[in-house]
Amino acid sequence: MKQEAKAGRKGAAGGPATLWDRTRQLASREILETALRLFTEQGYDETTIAQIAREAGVSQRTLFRYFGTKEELLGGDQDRFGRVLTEAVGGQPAGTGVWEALRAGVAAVLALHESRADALERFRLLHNTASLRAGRLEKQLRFQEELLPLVEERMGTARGGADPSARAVVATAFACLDAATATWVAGEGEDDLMDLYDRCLAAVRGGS
Amino acid sequence: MKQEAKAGRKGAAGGPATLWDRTRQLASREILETALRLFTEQGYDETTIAQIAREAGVSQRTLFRYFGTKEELLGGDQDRFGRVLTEAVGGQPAGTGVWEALRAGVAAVLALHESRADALERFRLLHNTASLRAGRLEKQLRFQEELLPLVEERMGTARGGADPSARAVVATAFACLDAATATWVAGEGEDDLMDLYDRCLAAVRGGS
DNA sequence: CGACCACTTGGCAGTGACTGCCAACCTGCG
DNA sequence: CGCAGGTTGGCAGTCACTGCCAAGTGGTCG
Repeated sequence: MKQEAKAGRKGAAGGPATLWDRTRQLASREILETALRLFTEQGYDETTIAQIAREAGVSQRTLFRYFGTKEELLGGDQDRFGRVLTEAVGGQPAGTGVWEALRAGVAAVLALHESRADALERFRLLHNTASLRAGRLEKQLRFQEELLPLVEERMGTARGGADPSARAVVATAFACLDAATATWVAGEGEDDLMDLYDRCLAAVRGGS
Repeated sequence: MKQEAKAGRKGAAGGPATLWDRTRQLASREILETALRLFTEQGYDETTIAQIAREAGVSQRTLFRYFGTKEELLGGDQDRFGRVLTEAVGGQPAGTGVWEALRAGVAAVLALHESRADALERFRLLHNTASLRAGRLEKQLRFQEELLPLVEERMGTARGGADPSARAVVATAFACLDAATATWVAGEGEDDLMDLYDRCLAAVRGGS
């Protein structure tokens, strides 16, 4: 394999060099859209990989080469989220407080969603399907792990020592994001997600 | 089925009435111990149900009748945790603040563990095995959902309306518990878990 | 242009968790 | 003893996922 990752998406910049890449991207998009359609139509658990592959016009084997797991068909590009998150948090000026920095990270990630409707669709699936919730939380844990050193540095605590402060702060940020999205989904996406996040943090850190 | 749950454990009170119940309990314990042993010996993912069943002297089919999933072999009695948690939180006097009430719940659950060594063993597995972390988090989510009405009542916020405060508070409590256990496991269980939990909360709600 | 190579694809068999079904079995009770 | 009612084990089947191997197809070099 010459190129690192197998299903390399080149980003928006420049034209895809080779025909292969273009074909790959096309197939990838086709699979992704088919999957999301079937998921919303009949539910995640009720949709089999075989069905997605059939309707997308590829073999199961190929589908698994593009997306390693069934979850990835919904999660989109989880690596990208992680990258954006850590970059946003790490990119805050040194004087910024931890909470502000984390807030910036949350905002950056939320800004990634294509449209409000699309995000609502995905979040609804994510929150209503038990098997998916677990996977999502696992990703969050990985993100927390990535963020931990950044936050520790910003807080001036020991580097992975016995001080749980940094970990607690990061985990709380994610917990609030979770609570916010849950409320957001329950309210059919009427409120502003960032607003809800702020209210969550206020409820935790502000009053009694 | 006469008795509600299939693998009913009668609690500590009274002698097991029938021979069947006694046999069931014995088999259950045997399976549980075999599983935990194999998990710690060779890892969770590397241990197959077939192996556990073989070494415990039951068929796979029977094993699945006692414990619906592989995870349940490690989680012990997750329903019990939930019950204890909600009871402890709900049982706090009316004047108690939310955070105190939640703290009491956490304390009650932590008190359930047989021994420090046993808990450390389980937590270590839980934290080091990706497939298990996800499942554990899912359980936490269920607990959060159970706790939510109690906390809403205590906070005097609307009952599942658009106010994310209660959700945020509950989620934060679990986030802190998570951070605390992570630190606890990393430190080989030297610190006191409840201490760590308090420090987590302090870090979140106290300083900047 | 044609051959060669890199890469991709599809099918097939296999693993591992988990479920439904059915026949054999055992316990508790009359 | 004999009859339920509950239990067990085996078997086949589903579903996500993986390795392996035989094609096919695009890109490139002589």
